[in-house]
Amino acid sequence: MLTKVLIIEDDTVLRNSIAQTLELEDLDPIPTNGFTQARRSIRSNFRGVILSDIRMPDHDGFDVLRFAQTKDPDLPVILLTGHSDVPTAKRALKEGAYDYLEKPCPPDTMLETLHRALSHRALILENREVRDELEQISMDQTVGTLSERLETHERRIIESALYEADGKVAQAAEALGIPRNTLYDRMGKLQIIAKAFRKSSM
Amino acid sequence: MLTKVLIIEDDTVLRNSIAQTLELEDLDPIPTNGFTQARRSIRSNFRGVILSDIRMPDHDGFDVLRFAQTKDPDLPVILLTGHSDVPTAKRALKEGAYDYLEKPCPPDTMLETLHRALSHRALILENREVRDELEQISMDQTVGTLSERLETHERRIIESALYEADGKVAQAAEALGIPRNTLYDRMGKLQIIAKAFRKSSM
DNA sequence: CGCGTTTGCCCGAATTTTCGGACAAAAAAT
DNA sequence: ATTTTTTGTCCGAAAATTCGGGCAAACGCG
Repeated sequence: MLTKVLIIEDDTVLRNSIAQTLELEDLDPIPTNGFTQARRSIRSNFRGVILSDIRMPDHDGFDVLRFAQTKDPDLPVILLTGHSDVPTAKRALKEGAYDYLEKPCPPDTMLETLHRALSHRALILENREVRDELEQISMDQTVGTLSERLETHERRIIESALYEADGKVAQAAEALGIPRNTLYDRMGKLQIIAKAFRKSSM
Repeated sequence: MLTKVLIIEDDTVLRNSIAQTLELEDLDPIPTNGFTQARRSIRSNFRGVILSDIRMPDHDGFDVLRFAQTKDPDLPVILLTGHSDVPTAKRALKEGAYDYLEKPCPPDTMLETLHRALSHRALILENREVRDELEQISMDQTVGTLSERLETHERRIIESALYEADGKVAQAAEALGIPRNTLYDRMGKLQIIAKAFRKSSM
């Protein structure tokens, strides 16, 4: 489960109060006093969400939102807003903010919203990981000649069998349904060394 | 984008009002008057979310929540609650409800919450699809003998090349970096017929 | 209707792969 | 310390694969 919450809030008292609330819930607050300080933490694949005040002296919440979107369009940004700024916050939602919280807001409400955002973020990151993995696999299915592709696949199979067999060639050969000698032949051609797959040597 | 919203609300006026609000936002409401009527729509991989009143004469929102979780633990359930029932709703969150809305609630707020829930649901379903695909692929990497596995992989490669080449063997052979005759040899062994990959024949 | 291109298939030789047998060295068990 | 098992390598023959050449039939096009 993700836990990071990048807090952007210029009011020191409120900022620390929020941070403390989050810590009590086993979350991992990263308190910053403004855009400049927060900027370096905002990056693609950030393992958490952003909780930012909407009205700040230097840069406002929209700046944070826009910057976050350039770094990662699926990074949830929750805006903290005074009652009078609610229409502004609703506008921010249309521009891609994840949610907003009206100040002052009860800790419960804030935590509920943060948990939703964090679990949303977790899903996004999970999705990216799985998709990357899928792309990796399909990659070497579209490059090189037939024999090259088959060779990399054969290498994968043999290496995985060797890994399962703790580097024991005879055992791996049996699992693959081929004589031991044949596996040695193939390993020679593919330059696979059995020793590299001994779990003990790790 | 997902659009279905299964509405469970015994008050006919409110139910229709909600449904109308959703339709104006291009959502796809499924209005029902209670658990019994809604029950058949609640199933695994439901392409939408549930919006249920928490206090109803027959079964209450908790019944809906629990039933939904047996069908699909990641199916977002949003509970509609009167002001006095907010503590109950918060308890429901701990039991896995996605969010709650306090009646009466402005259409904007409801739509914001629904959009969050729907996008959350979309991510979950996307995730499942990709994971299924990944599992499919890794399946035939762990069964059968080495030659069997290589054969299925070779079949995949050749078939995909033939598909790309519109069933033209010579063209596919060139793409695979092997002489045309060799590809015929392999196709014979794997019992692949080129004609089956002609886009024109579809 | 010709005419050039492409397909699908067969042949045969060169090359590669498979696989059993054998054996010394290393590792494990007794 | 000795026996047993396992590893890694080499050999050689049988089997399979590769691939160029050739050829009849089908297809596509002007």
